[in-house]
Amino acid sequence: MIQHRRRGSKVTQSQSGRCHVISPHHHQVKPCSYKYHTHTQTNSTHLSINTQDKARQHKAASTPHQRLQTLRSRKKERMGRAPCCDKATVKRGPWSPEEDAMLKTYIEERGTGNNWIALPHKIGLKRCGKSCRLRWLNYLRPNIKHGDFTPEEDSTICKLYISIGSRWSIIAAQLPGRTDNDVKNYWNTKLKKRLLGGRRKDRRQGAPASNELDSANDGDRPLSASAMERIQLCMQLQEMQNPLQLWQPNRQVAAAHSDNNSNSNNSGSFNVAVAEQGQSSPLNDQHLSGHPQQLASPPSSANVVTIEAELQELLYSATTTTTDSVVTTQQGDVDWWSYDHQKGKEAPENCWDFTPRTTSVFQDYTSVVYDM
DNA sequence: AATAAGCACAACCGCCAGCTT
DNA sequence: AAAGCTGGCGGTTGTGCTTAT
Repeated sequence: MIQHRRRGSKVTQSQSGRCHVISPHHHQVKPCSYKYHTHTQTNSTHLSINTQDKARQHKAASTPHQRLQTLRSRKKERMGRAPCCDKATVKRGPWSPEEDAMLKTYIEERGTGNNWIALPHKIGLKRCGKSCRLRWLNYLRPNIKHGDFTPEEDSTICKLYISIGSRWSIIAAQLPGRTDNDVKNYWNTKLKKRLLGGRRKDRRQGAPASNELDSANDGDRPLSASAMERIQLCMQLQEMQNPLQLWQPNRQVAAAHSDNNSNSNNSGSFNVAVAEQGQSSPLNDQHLSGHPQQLASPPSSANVVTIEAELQELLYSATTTTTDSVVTTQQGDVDWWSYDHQKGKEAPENCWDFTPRTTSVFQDYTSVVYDM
């Protein structure tokens, strides 16, 4: 079965049910993470999922929140979903300078009219409204910063990611001029590799490697890649604090959650709980209240200091304790990762020692609860 | 020099929440 | 209450460019 997907890509489904994308660029077949129905749905009509699967899906949704989401999902399937635009007539791909100028000029003169969908028609652009919005927000909007991230921005991104996860819009809101897309790309292409890759060598000495972590989690409750990354980061911090207690429960947090997690199963899986209750956080509480079932108690200030120090050590040691994975700065990057205490200097404002305005956010740090 | 592999980033996608009809 | 629409979000892909072999 072959269905055409965007920009000439072809999607196939193997006998195992796994999808593959035949890239027109690389001319390679590679595994595809798309859910199969997204490949085959046409005109917003989802492939029917059989009733037993739905019942299983609903039963598997253990929490009331998950069950609610399942029900909403099914409702959507019944309703269908109208496309936001006619994809046959809408132009896609990179924006031309002329299109940019048209969009920018119109919005600067008349605003968006609070209706992105109607905007391209008003302007005369053959673009999807969503595409116009994205182009404006990520590129054309005034005061957008492009190019290298400053060390302080790096610091803020890392801390917030460990604290609240992949909520890029919230993280970007703390970085004036940066867009969530920029921050997301920067994390995925640079920061993540620096943090997660910097200490990989240490794991060879008894600690589970990242792929072992993945395989150890092949149970019934898959974790998102984001959650896994955060677990890895926390594990690395734990490992540094006490290498012999790797994979041991965070007793303090686990105790705090013993009541809340009483309904969890004993199948060897573990839960990730995110503390998001900072009192003085500049973040919008509305944004942080999305997963009430995952809330955890805020850590003590002593723990915050410890974690922050360990994070700093993690980053610095990544450049000093490894030999074959030394972090090298690329052309145009600021060489702050290799800032060295041996130089006998105080940490600059843009270093981890510096406490930015997001300190209170960092207090909502991630805690990992192992329910094994 | 040719090719493969990796990187960076703009753009696209589906999902979801909130609002309106 | 149901149906439909829109904006916002995070995950993922496509593709040009660079680097490695």
